[in-house]
Amino acid sequence: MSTHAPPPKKLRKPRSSGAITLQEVAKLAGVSPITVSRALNRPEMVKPQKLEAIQAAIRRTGYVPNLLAGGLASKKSRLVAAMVPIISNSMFAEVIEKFTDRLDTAGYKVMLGLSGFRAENEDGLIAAVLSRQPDAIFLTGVNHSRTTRSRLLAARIPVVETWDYTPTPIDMLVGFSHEKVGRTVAEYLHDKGYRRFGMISTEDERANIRKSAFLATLAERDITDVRIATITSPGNFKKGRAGIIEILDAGELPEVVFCSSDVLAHSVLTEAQTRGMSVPADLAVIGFGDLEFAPYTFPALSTVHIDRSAIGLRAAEMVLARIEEREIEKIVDIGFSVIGRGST
Amino acid sequence: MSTHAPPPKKLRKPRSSGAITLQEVAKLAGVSPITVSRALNRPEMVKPQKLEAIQAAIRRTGYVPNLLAGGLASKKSRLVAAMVPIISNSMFAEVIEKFTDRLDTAGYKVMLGLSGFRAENEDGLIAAVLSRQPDAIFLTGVNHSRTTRSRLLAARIPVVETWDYTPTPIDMLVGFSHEKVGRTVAEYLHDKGYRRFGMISTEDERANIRKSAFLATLAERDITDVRIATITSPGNFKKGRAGIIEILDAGELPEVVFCSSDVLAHSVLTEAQTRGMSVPADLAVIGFGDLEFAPYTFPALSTVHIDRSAIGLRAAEMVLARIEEREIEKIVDIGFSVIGRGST
DNA sequence: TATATTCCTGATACCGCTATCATTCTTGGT
DNA sequence: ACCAAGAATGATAGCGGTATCAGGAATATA
Repeated sequence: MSTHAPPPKKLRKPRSSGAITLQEVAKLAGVSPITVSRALNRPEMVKPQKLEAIQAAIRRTGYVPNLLAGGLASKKSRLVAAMVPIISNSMFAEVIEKFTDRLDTAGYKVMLGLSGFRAENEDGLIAAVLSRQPDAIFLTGVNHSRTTRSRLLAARIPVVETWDYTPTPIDMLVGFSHEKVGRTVAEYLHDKGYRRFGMISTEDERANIRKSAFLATLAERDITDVRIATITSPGNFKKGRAGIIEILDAGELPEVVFCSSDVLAHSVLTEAQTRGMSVPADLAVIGFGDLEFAPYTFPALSTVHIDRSAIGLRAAEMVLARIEEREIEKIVDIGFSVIGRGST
Repeated sequence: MSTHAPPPKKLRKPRSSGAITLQEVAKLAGVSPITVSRALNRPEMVKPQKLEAIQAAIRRTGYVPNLLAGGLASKKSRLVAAMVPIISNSMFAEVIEKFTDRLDTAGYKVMLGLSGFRAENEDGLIAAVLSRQPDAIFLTGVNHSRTTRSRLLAARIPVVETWDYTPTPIDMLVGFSHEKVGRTVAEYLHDKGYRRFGMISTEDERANIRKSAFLATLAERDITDVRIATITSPGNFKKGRAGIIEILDAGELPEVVFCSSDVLAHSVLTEAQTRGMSVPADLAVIGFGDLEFAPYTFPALSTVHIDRSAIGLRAAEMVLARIEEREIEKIVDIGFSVIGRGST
């Protein structure tokens, strides 16, 4: 360092971050920037020899591409948004997990939007999410506000609605009919000979559909006095215990209780055990979801099996197919099945 | 339309997407683009009157800002990456949920990285994630490869490690000591008079630390023949049943079993019930995590309480503080507490 | 009323990468 | 050996915002 440094020339504007850029890699490899870009995105277009030089330069510099810049230029963010009510609940968590896993292998990252169980939250979230220019979006449920729908349409990206069914999705759908679930469970239990019913039901949209269908089906068979404990979403063990206690303490015990989720059903099992009631003799229970633990409770829990992994995986495949412009089935009813185990 | 349209002039390159841009909003509002930008990001800098005109233009057009472009220019992606092993498990899901919630209110979106329980996966994931230029990153655990650490350092962004403890985090940390947990549980049980111990332990890094500390502490008190059932991560109800069955069927029953998680402990409760064993008289159990259901099992589950919400929230606060360049505590030991309920 | 300050607004030039089109090499056919 | 066609590479000009600096309007100070 010389003692008399020249007065610092007040230069205009250096705005760059310190990070290595594709330009620098290009210079180092002795090619043009665009060739480096191609080496990264479509290596088959670049001669093996140059490719190698480029890769060496990348290794030497530890270059990490800037996908914000790339995304801006190419209009592909390689981000996919997923909107779910909550994830602290195996139901949705497993779906998202599979969805994320699959997209990861294709180079996409998932951006999480948690909307809670209140529809009002969705609009704002959607806007926030769309501003990140996702390449596709995953939604839970099929009821969305007019604003949400129009924003989604305007974004012109693949949209998968899940976890419910409608013949007229915004774009694509993979789910099942909650109405059919309610009906099928009612039929299953009635056919087994049960006549006095109880329900522990959360009050979110889809649980309500199951409940209505369940009640309607029973009503068709002349059963109208179902004991219902309604709890707030999300359901949990504590609320389940409270719900079954409410029902049992009201007198006139039901023979069987249909719960909005396996967690609630599990809590019924526990309450029965606490009271020394035998399941299913004194009180039968059926859940919904077929969570991992269902086959291993005592007695094993009867429930409605939903293939959550399949929903996540299928949704990811649909999204990828659309991004890659392959033809696909746009509406997939993944179905469900009633699994009778020891608790009924 | 005239019948003889002029032959379409083959113009150079229109590359824009159809979307409304800030430019158009500016024109409509009769201001310059930069003023619109300010109206969105620092509205207090813009005169109320212009602000209103701009907001009206935004409403009229349904303009949605492009955060890829904004992020590129400002070097702020408003994305935060969160790396967790899995989310189909309340332990991590609740942390992420709180983390996401808090960041959401500050305008940040969370990008999810699922690494599974194998450390090898992390490196690639980190690179993929960093290429999206996150403004901060959330990590689970404190053991990271040299590559990961150096990439993280090079990215010069806030990093919060969580769910474990070290005096020398990469940057910031909010967690607790698994070693202390193992020790404390051993002391708690031994002090209660238990002398014959069993363990059902998953084999991930942190569970192993708890296990070692648990065994070491017992060894100090001359107890060395602990029956251990080891299961793969993630633990679940099924594996828990298998684990306790393995222990019980091996003869020489332990008086108490320490499980890697509440789910495993819950499954022990169920197996005991199946066998007509009374808890805690015939077999005591203690879990880890204090999941939502723990107080409501039969008997209520003794466990180690971890304030998962606090970890998520605190991590978010730390990240925000750093982004906003506020001073903060960089290392937070959130602690834990042993909760004795009916099962011990 | 003249001048200093602060507040607002705008012009300009990028951020780092890629679409597009032009150019230069290759390769093959005759 | 010569030309056409295709393959590989490069030059150029954005993508849609915002940092930076400059200038004009509004307000305060003398």
